[in-house]
Amino acid sequence: MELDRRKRQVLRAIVEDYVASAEPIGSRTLARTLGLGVSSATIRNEMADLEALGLLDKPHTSAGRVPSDRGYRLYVDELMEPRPVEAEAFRRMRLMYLRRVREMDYLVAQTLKLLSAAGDFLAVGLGPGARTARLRRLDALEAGEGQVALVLVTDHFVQHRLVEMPDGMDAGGLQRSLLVLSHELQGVGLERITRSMLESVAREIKGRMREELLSFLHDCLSDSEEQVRIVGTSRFLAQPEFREPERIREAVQLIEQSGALQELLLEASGRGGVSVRIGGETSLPETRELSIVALGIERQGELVARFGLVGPKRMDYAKALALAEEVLRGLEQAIS
Amino acid sequence: MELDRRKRQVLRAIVEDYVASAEPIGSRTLARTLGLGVSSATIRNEMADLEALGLLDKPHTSAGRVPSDRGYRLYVDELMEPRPVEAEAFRRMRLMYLRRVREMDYLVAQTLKLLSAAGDFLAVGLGPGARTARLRRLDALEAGEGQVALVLVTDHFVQHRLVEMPDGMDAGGLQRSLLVLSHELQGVGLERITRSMLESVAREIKGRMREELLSFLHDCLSDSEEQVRIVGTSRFLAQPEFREPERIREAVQLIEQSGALQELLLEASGRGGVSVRIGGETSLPETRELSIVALGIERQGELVARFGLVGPKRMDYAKALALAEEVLRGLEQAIS
DNA sequence: CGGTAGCACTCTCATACGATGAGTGCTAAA
DNA sequence: TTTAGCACTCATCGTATGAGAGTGCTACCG
Repeated sequence: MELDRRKRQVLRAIVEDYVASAEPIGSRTLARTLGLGVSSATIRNEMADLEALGLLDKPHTSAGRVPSDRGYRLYVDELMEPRPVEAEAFRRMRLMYLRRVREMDYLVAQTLKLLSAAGDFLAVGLGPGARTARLRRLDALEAGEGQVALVLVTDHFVQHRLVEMPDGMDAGGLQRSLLVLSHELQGVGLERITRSMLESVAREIKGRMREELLSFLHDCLSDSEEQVRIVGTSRFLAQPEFREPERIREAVQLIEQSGALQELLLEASGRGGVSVRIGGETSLPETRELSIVALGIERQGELVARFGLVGPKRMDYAKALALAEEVLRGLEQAIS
Repeated sequence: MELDRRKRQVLRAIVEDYVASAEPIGSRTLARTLGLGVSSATIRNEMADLEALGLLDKPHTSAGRVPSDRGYRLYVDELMEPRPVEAEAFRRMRLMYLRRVREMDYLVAQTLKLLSAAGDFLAVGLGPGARTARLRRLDALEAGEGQVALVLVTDHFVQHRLVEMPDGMDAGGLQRSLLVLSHELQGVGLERITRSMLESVAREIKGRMREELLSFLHDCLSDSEEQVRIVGTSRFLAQPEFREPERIREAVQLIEQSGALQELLLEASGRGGVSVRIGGETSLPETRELSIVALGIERQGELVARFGLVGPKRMDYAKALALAEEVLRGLEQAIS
C-alpha cells in the first residue's frame, strides 16, 4: 500500500523530531511545527493510520508516538534527504587517503578516529586479519645485545615480536632460514599455512627460539584474526538512551566484550558497499535496540576492512550514511 | 598517639566488612560479628574515638561508619594481613615470565590480561615509549608488488609501517640509506633524536617516500610516547560505587580520555617498586574517589613499564598488593 | 467525506507525607 | 569502664494526589 503525501510528511517529521529530541512526538506539537494548516486532530488520525501500518509505536497510551523499526526503514529508504559530509571532516579524510600508507591496521585506526570525531556514533572497525592476507616476507632482524626482531609482512599488515636470543645462537642463520621459508611461502594466503608447514620449516631452528618462533607465527595466524577496534565510547554513552544505569551497564559490557559488536559488524558489512541495519533487523538479540551503518572495503573482490557507525535506533542516519559513503570512496580509491 | 589493641581490631573489622559489603557498618552488627564479649554501646564509643582521630567517616548522622582515607592508609600500612596470589593466577604469571619475549608492549598487554582477570580492578599499564628506548635498527623490508615495510627496532619495542613505493623507486637504495642511518644512531636514546637529524638523513630519499618516512619516524618518536592501556572496564564499573548514572558517566569519561588515569599511574608508580595511593592522597581531583596500587618495573635504573590496579577506595588492597608484588618480581627477573 | 472542536479518559511524573528502621549520642546506673 | 535505655536523626519506601501531556472518540461543519 502506498502512503499519501501527507502521511509521508508526518512520518518524516516524526522521525526527524524524534532523532533531534529523543522525546516521543505528540500530535499537538507536530501540528504546530509541521505548518500545514491542519489541526492536531487531523494529525492524530494520520498517526493512528501510520501506527496501524506498523510504522509508529506508542511507548504507552498517553505518550506521543515514536518510529518503529519499519518506520525508520521507510525513512531511510525513501524519505530521508541525503546530505554531504561536513567540510572539515571531508577535508581530513581526503588528506589521509592521499597518503601512501598501505597498512590496513593503521588506516583502520586513523579512519575510526575521524569517524568518531564526526558524530555521536560508536565507530567500530575491523582490519583484514589473517583471512585475506598473503605472506610477503618473514625475517629476523638482528638488533644487538642478543636480541632479534621477528617480523612477518603480508600485503596489508605487519606483525613483529622482539625476542632474546638464546646464548650461542646465530642470528644470521636464523635469518637465512626464515628467508628461505619466506621465499617458499611467498604469496600464500595466511589461512592456508598450516601448523605442519611451519614446523617443518622451523625444524632446523633449535631450543627455546623454536618455541618462540612457533608461538609468534601461531599468533600471527590466529590471534591477529580480526580483533574489532572500537572508538567513541563516551559520546555514544552520553546519549539519552543510556540514561538508566542498567542500560549503561549493558552497553559497556557489549563494548568491552566486543564479540556481539563484531558479529553485528560482520553481518551488516556483509558483501561490501554501504548498508544499514535497524534495530531488530539483525539476528543478534544484544543489539536489538541499536542500529548500524556499515561498510565493507573491497580490494580485488575481497573484503579487506569493515567499518560500522553504531548508535541507538534514533541515530542520525543521513550523517552516518554520508560519512560511510565518503570512507568507502576514499579508501577503495586509496588502496586500489 | 597509639591505638590500643581493641581500637585496631575495630578499625580493621570496619575496613574489611566495608570492603566486602559496600554498606556502612553499624555498631550493632559489628558488636555481633566481632565476637568480643562487648556490647554495641562500647563499640559506639570506640567508633566515636576513631572518628575523632580522623580514621572513620559518617556518610550522614544515622548511617554506620565508613573508613576515611587515613583509615584505609592505617589499615594498609599496619593492620592488613598479607595474602599470597591465588594459585591459578600465580601459575599463569610464572609461565608467561619464563618466556623469552623482550617486547614490552607485548609483555604489558599480556600482564594486563592476567591482572584484570584476577579481580574487579581496572588494570592500567604503560610501556616504555620513546622516553627510555634506544634505537637498535632502522630498516626497509621489500615486500613485493611495490610495497615496502619500514621497521624501527629499539631495545624494547618495534614499530612498523607498510608503505607503497612510488613508481621507479629502488627498495634496495632505500634500505641502504636506512641501514647507514641505523648504524650512525645505533644505541642513541629515541628522545635525543631530533627532527633535523632525521631530515638530514632522509635527504637522499626523494618525493612522497620521504614524506612518509618522516611521518613514520615522527610517529615513532612522539605518538608511541606512552599510550596507557586499560583493561577490565566492565568489571570495574559493575561495582556498587558506580550505581548512580552520574558516577558511571564520570568513570567512563575518565577511562576513555585516559589522560587522568595516565597521570595517576605516572604519579603513583613514581620511583619503581610497589606503592599505594588512596583517594585524596593523589593530587588529581578526578581520581579522588579512587585508589591505585601501582608498580614500576626497573631495568638498569630506568623505568621501562608501569602498571596500576585501580579500584574504588573500597578495594581489596591485600589482593592487589599481592598481584603487584608478583608482577614486579616476575617481570624484573624476566627482563634482567 | 475529509477536517475540526470538544471532551472524557489514560498514563507518567513530580511532590508531599507518613511510617519504618537503622543507627547515633548521651545519660545514668552497674 | 561498660552497659542499658532512650530520644533523636536521617534515608528509604510506599502511597496518595495533582498537574500535564496526549489519545481516541463522537458529533458537527463546509
